[in-house]
Amino acid sequence: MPKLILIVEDHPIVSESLTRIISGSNLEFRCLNANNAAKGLAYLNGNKFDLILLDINLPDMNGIEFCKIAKSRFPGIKILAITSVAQRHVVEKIMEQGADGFILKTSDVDDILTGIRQVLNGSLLYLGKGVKELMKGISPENGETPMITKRESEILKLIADGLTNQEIANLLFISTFTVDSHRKNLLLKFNAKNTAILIKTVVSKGIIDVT
Amino acid sequence: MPKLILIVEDHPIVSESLTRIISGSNLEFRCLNANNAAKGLAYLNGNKFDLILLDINLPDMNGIEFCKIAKSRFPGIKILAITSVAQRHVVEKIMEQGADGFILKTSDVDDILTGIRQVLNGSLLYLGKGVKELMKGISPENGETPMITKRESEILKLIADGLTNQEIANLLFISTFTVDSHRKNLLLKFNAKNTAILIKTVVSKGIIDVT
DNA sequence: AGGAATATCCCCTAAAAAGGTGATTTTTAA
DNA sequence: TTAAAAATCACCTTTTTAGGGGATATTCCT
Repeated sequence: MPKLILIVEDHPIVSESLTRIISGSNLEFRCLNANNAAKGLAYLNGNKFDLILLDINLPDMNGIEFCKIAKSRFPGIKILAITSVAQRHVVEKIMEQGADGFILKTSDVDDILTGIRQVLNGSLLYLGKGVKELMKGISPENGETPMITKRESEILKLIADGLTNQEIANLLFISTFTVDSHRKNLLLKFNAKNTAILIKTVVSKGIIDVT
Repeated sequence: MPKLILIVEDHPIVSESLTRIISGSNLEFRCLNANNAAKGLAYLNGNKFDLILLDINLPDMNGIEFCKIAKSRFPGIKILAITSVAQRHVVEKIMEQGADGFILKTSDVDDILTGIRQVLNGSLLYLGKGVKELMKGISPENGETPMITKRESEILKLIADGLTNQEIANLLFISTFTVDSHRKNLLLKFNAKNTAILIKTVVSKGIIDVT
């Protein structure tokens, strides 16, 4: 009996290719494609899948969110995340949400099939070529992300949007002193000496959305 | 006699898929793959290709550069650019370099084959689904990336690294006034009212590295 | 050779951010 | 129910950035 795989991927070329690679070789797997998160969730309710091949960059939802939802609704399902560029924090984030593996779109056919089989066989965590290297201790102090509070996060986003302390204060009905305090705390927590590098850091870590 | 197509694309999944789509259907086309620009140029010297399917994001060279070189060496060759995200300025740039068409990786199989045939048949300019809409003035201020000079780019990176005008001036042996001028031009070009949103913008557009 | 683009430099003012030091209230969680 | 964490507010100084106005070299391309 073939394993059922749901491919959640918005790029037809990629999903097309994955389907061929996976179901083309033999009768081991069968695929269904969803080109966005909404369809993906709908398909999950209708069929019993063994594994989800999940693209991180979806048009309507973050792949990390999708992973969280899928795992909560179907705890038994395996999720193999796939993305074009490997960023340490993305890998960490999706693993926190219970993904079982992570491979790159730059992976070759063997790596993909190996990944799928490993994950289905219960391998605790499969990291495709390139990902292992990424995760293997590249400057631990570099990758660490400080804890920031909800309010700090809120203000951080507004700073990144180009608002001044005064404008933020008006928007949130608080004093500029308060905004300034939060701003200073952010600089301190991220060890940033000014706004420029603070924003570069948080954008590159994916802490704020850049939509 | 089948038309010879060179696929210059670093992601195996994509090139693999394109090869299947193009050469799989019938004997109309034959494909060769190059996973970087250097190999691509080498292949061009060895064989007589009818068309290049060119990815914009290559590891060793900008697709726009590649297009320029290929067209100058082989004026008769057709070039169909392909990329995952459509950015207005990228489309404009590559068209300036003589590309014959532009499609998205999100295109479906039909769109890709149509594009290839149209371009080979001498269609002046083929724009795949999604690209037409993009070029048809949908939010021109949103997606467009301004032209910045080498010096501006250099200074932009230093700003993003947290250096002040004074520090940059010292580093580059120029006056702070000069740095300030460049900085102001950057703000102007990116339509950014301050450094925070400037950095967010350039990081999210991939204009500066976040390694 | 000559014009355009780029890079360079200068000055002024006002606004904003950064650095320091401290305090009080409110919320959260043990 | 309290102690800790978070959010709030306050003031002062200095540095940096932003906005406005220029000007002169230098490099690039035709």
